[in-house]
Amino acid sequence: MKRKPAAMLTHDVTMHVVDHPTKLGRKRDLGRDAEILDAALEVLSETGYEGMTIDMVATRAKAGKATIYRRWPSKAELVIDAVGCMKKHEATAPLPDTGTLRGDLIAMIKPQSIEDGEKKFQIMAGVLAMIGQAPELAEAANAAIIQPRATANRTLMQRAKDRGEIAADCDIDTVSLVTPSMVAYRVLLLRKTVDREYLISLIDGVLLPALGLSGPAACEDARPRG
Amino acid sequence: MKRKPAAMLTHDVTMHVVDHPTKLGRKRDLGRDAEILDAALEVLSETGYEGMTIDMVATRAKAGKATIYRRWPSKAELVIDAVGCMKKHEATAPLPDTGTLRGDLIAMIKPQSIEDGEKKFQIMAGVLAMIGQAPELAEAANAAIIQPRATANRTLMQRAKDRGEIAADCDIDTVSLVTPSMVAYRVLLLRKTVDREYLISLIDGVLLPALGLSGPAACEDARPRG
DNA sequence: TATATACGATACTCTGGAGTTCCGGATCTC
DNA sequence: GAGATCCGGAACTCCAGAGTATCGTATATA
Repeated sequence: MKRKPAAMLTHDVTMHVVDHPTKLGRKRDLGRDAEILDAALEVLSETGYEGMTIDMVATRAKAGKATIYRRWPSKAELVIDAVGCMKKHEATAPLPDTGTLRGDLIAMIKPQSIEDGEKKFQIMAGVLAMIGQAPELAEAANAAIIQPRATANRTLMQRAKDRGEIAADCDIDTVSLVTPSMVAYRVLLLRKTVDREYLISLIDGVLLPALGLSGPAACEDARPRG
Repeated sequence: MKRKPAAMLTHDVTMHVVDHPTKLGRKRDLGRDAEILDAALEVLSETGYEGMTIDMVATRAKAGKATIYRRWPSKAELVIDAVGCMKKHEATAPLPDTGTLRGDLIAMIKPQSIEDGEKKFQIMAGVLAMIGQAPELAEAANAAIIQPRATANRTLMQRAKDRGEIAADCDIDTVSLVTPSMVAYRVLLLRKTVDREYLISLIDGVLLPALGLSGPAACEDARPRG
C-alpha cells in the first residue's frame, strides 16, 4: 500500500523456449487461499483492522508469513480480498413463502442467521475505519453484509406487492434497507444483541406499518385488493 | 494506554506547609483544551483514528506535543474526550412547530444541519474501529451523533401523538431512530451525500407511513381523531 | 537425479508513530 | 527578583508490526 509492489512475473521466458507455460517446481496450493482469507476474517472480527497483524492471521491459518505475502502484496489487499470473499459464504437458503409478508419476514428470523449476522457486523466495525481510504472496501462490505439482507427483504416485499397485499406505490427499495441499517446501528453503536424479539418489533413497529399493514393482525387480512 | 502512567501529583506537600492548595508558576491555559479537542476532531474526520497522529493534532492546534500529553495521558484518551465533547457543539436551535408532523420534520432539514451531520458521521467512521476496545467511546459517539437527532424526532412525534395526529400505539422510540440509522448507512457505506431530497424521501416513504400517515397529503389531514 | 518452486517456521531489517525529555521564553506566586 | 509551572518547538527513545530473507523440507517438471 505504501510502496509500489514489484511486478510479479508468473512465468519465466527463457532464451531457448519462448512458449513455456508449464511452471516448474511445487504447485501453489490453491486451497490455502480460502483458509487464509477465513483466518483473516476471524482475526478481523476479533481485533479490528488496527489490531490485526499478519502474524495472527498466519498463526490462525497455520501458514507462514511468506505464504501470505506470496499471494497478497500487502495487509490492506488481503483485508479487501477477505471482505470481498465474504459474500460467497452466504448460506443460500431458499426464501420462505408463507402467503403473507409478515409470515415471510418472521420466517427469515433464524438463530443461525442471527449469529452469522452478528459476526459480520463485527467485521464491518473493524473495517469501517479504513473505508475512507479504500472506497472499494466500502463496496465490498456493502455487497457482502447489507445487500444480501436488503435484497431478500425486497424480494419478499415485491411478492407482496404483486399479490396485492401492499400498495403498488410503496417505496420498497428504501423500506428494505431499514432492517439492515437499524441492526447495524444496534450492534455497532448500542452494542446490544440482536434477538428474535427485537427483529419482530422492527417488523411490526416499522416495516409493516410503513407498507400500509398494521402489525400482527395484518396477516389475517392478506387478500388481494380490488 | 500501555504502561501505567506515573501518578501525577497536582501539588507538593512540603514539610513546613501542609495545606498549600495554590500552585506556583504559570497557570494552565484552559482555553487550549477546547482548541486541541477541536483540532483532534478535525484530524479525526479527515484521516480516521489510525491515520491520526498526535503531531498532526499539535500542528493543527498550534500546540506542542508536550502540551497535549500534559492534559491527556494517551492518544486514546484524547480521542474519547474529543468525541465526548462533540455534544456541546450542538446548535440548540428551537424545534419547529408547524402544526403537522410532516411540516415539523421537513422544517428540520437545513443546509447547515446537513453539512454538520456529514462531518459528524465522518468522525464516527474514524472512531468506529476502536469502539470494540473502548465501549465508553461507543456511548460517547451515540450520545453526540445519533441521540440528538433521534431525540428531536421523538419529541416531534410525541407532540403529534398528543394532538391526535398519529395513533397512540405507534412505536415512536423505534421509528425516531430510523432516520439517523439510514443516514449513517448511506454516508458510511454507500458514500453518498445526504441531501434534502433523500431526507424527504425517508420522511414520506418510511417515517410517516410507519406512523399511519400517508405522505405529503397527510399534512392536509392533521385534525385530531375521535 | 537435477532444478525449480511452494511450504511452514524463524530471524531479520526498517519505519512510523507513541510517548518523553529538554530548551528558551512567558507568566504566575511569593 | 527567585522559583515554579506553563507555553511551543524540536530532538530523542522505544517498540510494535509490516515486509524481507533464509532454512530445511516437500513436491512438482524434465
